[in-house]
Formats: sequence, structure tokens, C-alpha cells
Amino acid sequence: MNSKNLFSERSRRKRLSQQLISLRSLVPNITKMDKRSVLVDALAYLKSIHEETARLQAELEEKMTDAPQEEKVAEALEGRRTVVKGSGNKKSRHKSQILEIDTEKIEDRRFVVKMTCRGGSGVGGEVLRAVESLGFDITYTSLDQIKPQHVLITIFVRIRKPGRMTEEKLKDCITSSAIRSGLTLHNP
Amino acid sequence: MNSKNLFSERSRRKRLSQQLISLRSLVPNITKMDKRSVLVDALAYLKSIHEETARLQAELEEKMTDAPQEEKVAEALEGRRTVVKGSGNKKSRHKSQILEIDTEKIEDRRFVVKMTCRGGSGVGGEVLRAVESLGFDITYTSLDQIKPQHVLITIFVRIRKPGRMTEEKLKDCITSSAIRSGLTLHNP
DNA sequence: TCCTACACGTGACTC
DNA sequence: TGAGTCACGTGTAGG
Repeated sequence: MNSKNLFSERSRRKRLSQQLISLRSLVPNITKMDKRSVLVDALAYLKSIHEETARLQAELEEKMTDAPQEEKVAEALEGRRTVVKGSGNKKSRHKSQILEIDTEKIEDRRFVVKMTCRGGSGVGGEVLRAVESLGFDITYTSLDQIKPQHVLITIFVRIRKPGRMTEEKLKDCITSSAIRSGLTLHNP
Repeated sequence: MNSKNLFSERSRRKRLSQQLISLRSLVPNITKMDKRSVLVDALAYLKSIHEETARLQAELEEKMTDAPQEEKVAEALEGRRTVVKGSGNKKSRHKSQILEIDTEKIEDRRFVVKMTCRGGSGVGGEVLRAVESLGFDITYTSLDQIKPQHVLITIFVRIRKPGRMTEEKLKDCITSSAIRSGLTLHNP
């Protein structure tokens, strides 16, 4: 009868508002308990924290470029360290870009991601970090330098929830995460 | 009459769902267009990005207070890496650690580095970034999840200058770079 | 047919 | 007396 629909509709509303409540609990600076305001505040907070992350990442990147190179470390470990730090060695980073990305479903919850990337030393870590930040289960990864500045990355991914993920969606996920991480796309 | 309330209620619903849509547009990894799933995903994303920010902040903070860098490295290499700072022990946030590291020389300028690491999602990127920051030429890398939270990383490295690098020195280079990047050592 | 998710109009409640 | 928000039950469209 209608009573079934009534129940399910009730529980649906309940779950929805409960989700909204738990969302509200995670967002600071909640001005109003108002339903819509929660969404607005959540959106604003998301945007702000997004900027913050980008800022931190940039700052950290800058610090990273001051990391001692191969010889410096070797010398330091030999005892004759001539550590001269502080001089602004600003490399033009962020040259890493994704040339191509392809996803393939191999079984219900398992995918293979193949991407060719261009960039100097560091491109592997950047790409891997971008993919790992999505929280998927990564069972195997290989990075193959096919020629100077060019790396072929193969990633085996297992999705947590079955059935929901498609090849295209996974590709989009990784792409947007990469862009968020500062990588660029090379669209042919 | 009721017609006024009707209109305002319509516009209210409209604004609400519009807010939901704009929230959805900001959240990646959208599994379903489903109304409630948007909230769930937004919540998950918020949580993940929150962790990421905290992690970055911690990392950056560590970089900032990096005056006794050589000491930290030396101590870690000696195995007596106890908590140096008397104040807060922020190390608990970083769970990624190197369980074992082994280097092998295969020819004059080529080495194989094998390391088993422990840590959640993100350990691969961290380790890889640490190694890549040394500026070596990395020809091939594989990351194999041997069991949950445990990754076996194999890296093929080519050194620029021949003759000056030893297995032990390379191991030290990578170890200290890893420590500098915030990873910890598990010394048996 | 059943089930799910949705938008709708309406009554109730608060400021 | 409104103007705003909310929860409710219902009709309906897609799977």
C-alpha cells in the first residue's frame, strides 16, 4: 500500500537531514542552523580550505626545492659538508604534465590506469601523490622511464564500492585530482 | 492566500537544490548524482582534505624548525632517534615509515634500491618524492602492496658521476632524504 | 509489479 | 499578520 512508501519516504528524509547534520558538525563557522545556510557555509569552507591547501603546497614546494642535491648529501655524509643554504635557488617547477591517461576495467572493482607523463625528477611522486590522495586501494604501481623526461605510469586500483565506478569516472577523478595537485594537462 | 506560500516554498526548494548542485560541482569523486550521496561524498572529501591540510601543515612546520637538520639525520642513522623536542610530539600524525632498505650495485653507475615501507594511502608518493628529490636518474620504479599497509618499493637508479657512489652511501642518501621528508625509520 | 528517489502542495510553527 | 522554514503525505517517473 501507500504505507510502505510512507515509511521509506520518512526514513529517506531522516537519513538526508542526518547527513546534513553530520556535515554541519564538520564545518566550523556555522552561522545559522538553517538547512540551506549549512550548504552555503560548507561550500564556502570547502573553497577556503581548498585555497589553504594550495597555498601550503606551494609553500612546501618552495621549501622542497632547497633540498640538498645528490652531491651535497654525499659530501655531508663524508664529513666535509659545505652546507650553504638560504640562497634562493628557485627552480621553475611545475613542469610536470600529463600527456595521456587511459583507464580500463578488469573486473568488478578493479581497474588499470595507464598514464604517460612528462616532467623532470619529481614527476613520479607528484602523480602518485595525486592518485593516492583519492583514497583508493592501490595494489600495484610501476613507473617506467620510456625516454628522458617521459614516464609511463601503470596503476592497479581497487574500488571500495562495487558497481558505482566507471572507466570514464575514474579517469575524471584522477585528472581533476592531478590538476588540483598542480599538474597540467596536455590535450591533443 | 496559500498561493503566496506556494511560491515562496517553490523558490525555497529551488535554492536548496541549487545549493546542493553547486556543492556537488566542487566535490570530486562523485559516485552518484543522488542527493544524499552528494552530502556523503562532500563529507568524506571534507574530511580527507582536512587531514591533508593538517599533514601539510605539520610537514611545513617541521621544515621551518629545521636548524638541527644534520643532527636529526645523524641520530636517525645511528638508530637513536628518540624524541628530541621537549614540546609536542607531532610525529604521531605521520605513520609512514621505512621498515627496511637495501641497495645493490648492478653495474658501474646503476643501482637497485629495495625498500619495504609501512603506511596508509600516500606512503608511495611520500617515499617516491623523497627519493626523487635527490636528483638521481630513476629509470624504473615499482610499488607492490604485499599486504595491507605494507608496500615493497623497487627503484632502479642511475648515478651521474661514475665511481664515486657506493651501495652504503646511496642507502644513506635515501635514508636521510626520507627523514628530511618526514618519514620515520623502524630500526630493528 | 515493486522499489527508489524526487518534487510538489499543505499545515504547522517561529520570529 | 505576514514572511520564512520545516516535516509531512502523496503522486509520479525511471529502474
